[in-house]
Amino acid sequence: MAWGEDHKQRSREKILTTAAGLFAREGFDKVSIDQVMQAAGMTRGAFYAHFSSKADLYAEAILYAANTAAENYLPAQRNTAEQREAFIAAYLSEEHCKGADMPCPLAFLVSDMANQDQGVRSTWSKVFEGLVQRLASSETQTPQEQQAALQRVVMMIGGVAVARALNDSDLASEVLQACRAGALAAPAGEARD
Amino acid sequence: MAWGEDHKQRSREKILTTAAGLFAREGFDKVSIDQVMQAAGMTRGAFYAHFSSKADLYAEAILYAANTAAENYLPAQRNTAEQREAFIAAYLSEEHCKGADMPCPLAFLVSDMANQDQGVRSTWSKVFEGLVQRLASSETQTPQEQQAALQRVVMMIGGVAVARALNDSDLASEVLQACRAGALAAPAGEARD
DNA sequence: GTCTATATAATGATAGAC
DNA sequence: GTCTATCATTATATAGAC
Repeated sequence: MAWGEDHKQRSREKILTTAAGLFAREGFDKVSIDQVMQAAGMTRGAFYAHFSSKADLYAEAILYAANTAAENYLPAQRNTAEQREAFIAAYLSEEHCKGADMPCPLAFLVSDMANQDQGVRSTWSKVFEGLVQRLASSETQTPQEQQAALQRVVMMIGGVAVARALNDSDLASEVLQACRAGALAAPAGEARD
Repeated sequence: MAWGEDHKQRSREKILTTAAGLFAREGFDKVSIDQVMQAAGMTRGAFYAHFSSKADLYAEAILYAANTAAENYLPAQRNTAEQREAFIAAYLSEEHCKGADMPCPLAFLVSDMANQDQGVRSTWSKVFEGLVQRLASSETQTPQEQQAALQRVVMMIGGVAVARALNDSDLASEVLQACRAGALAAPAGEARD
């Protein structure tokens, strides 16, 4: 069964990469199973040999995109400050916003999560926590460092999401630039709250 | 025709308030025209006497929500620093995230904009620019002030969007708290970029 | 202006041949 | 495991009575 298993695995990954890109760029509801399968070079009927439902595919695709993309761009542990800064700049770039390769589901799908089922949302949340951890400077952090990490990640996700939403591309560039500056700056000190 | 005109206007506003809430909370695709009209106390057939399409309603509802909500909470001009800070704290509150009243379409619908038609996107963009202007301290601003205003608004929109997406309510509260601190803090100085 | 009824099209999911 | 064919549901939008 070696060949058969390998074939199934290939099909599954083809579906996942295709779905990850389509969902991120167009959103969950705008993309049909038919559309995913055709883009993956198969027909609708083959879908349910790999996934139990569309929502199941959604969760798996988010995880797949996060794993492949993030692992490639930034080591999970012991990454350097330079690596983190390069990652932030790349994340808040116009290329990432265009979404050609495999966009980050955190930014591209934020406001699509609120009404998804628990499986999808918990996957998204796990990916979010992973990014916060990855961008934190050290393993053990102070509350201030944790707060600064959250602010940075929100500015990254929010910046890309807003830039994508805007109709005015000049303003979108300005937003990206401002967020790069904000996310790369030294964490804001004790703030009023 | 005074009574007739007034009646039509009432129906239109009832549809708009209902739609603004439903779209924000559940997203454009998840809400049907039938659902909006039933919640507004009418049937599907009456819809097209007021709006030309579902996308048309979407754009109008976003504008309506922004106008009514923002005008009530924060004066467009000559607002004080205290008013702005209260607005930011209310925006990044758990109550706003729950979305009971009339949630802000900027945060609740960010990543839903990218694939909408130009009318909807340009309405959203106008509302965004309005909020940036409103939160800017003065009429004439330096580039640094403009950058700080953009960072603040991104942190507000991103913070609410992320908090809503998260499955873990404790982490969501932590995100909101961090963003309140970040958005209320003095603008970060000249940052590397 | 609002109603009921309907045309038309798409979707998610299943059944059965190969 | 992938295909074609189909079911059941739901949606936008329109037509015509009142």
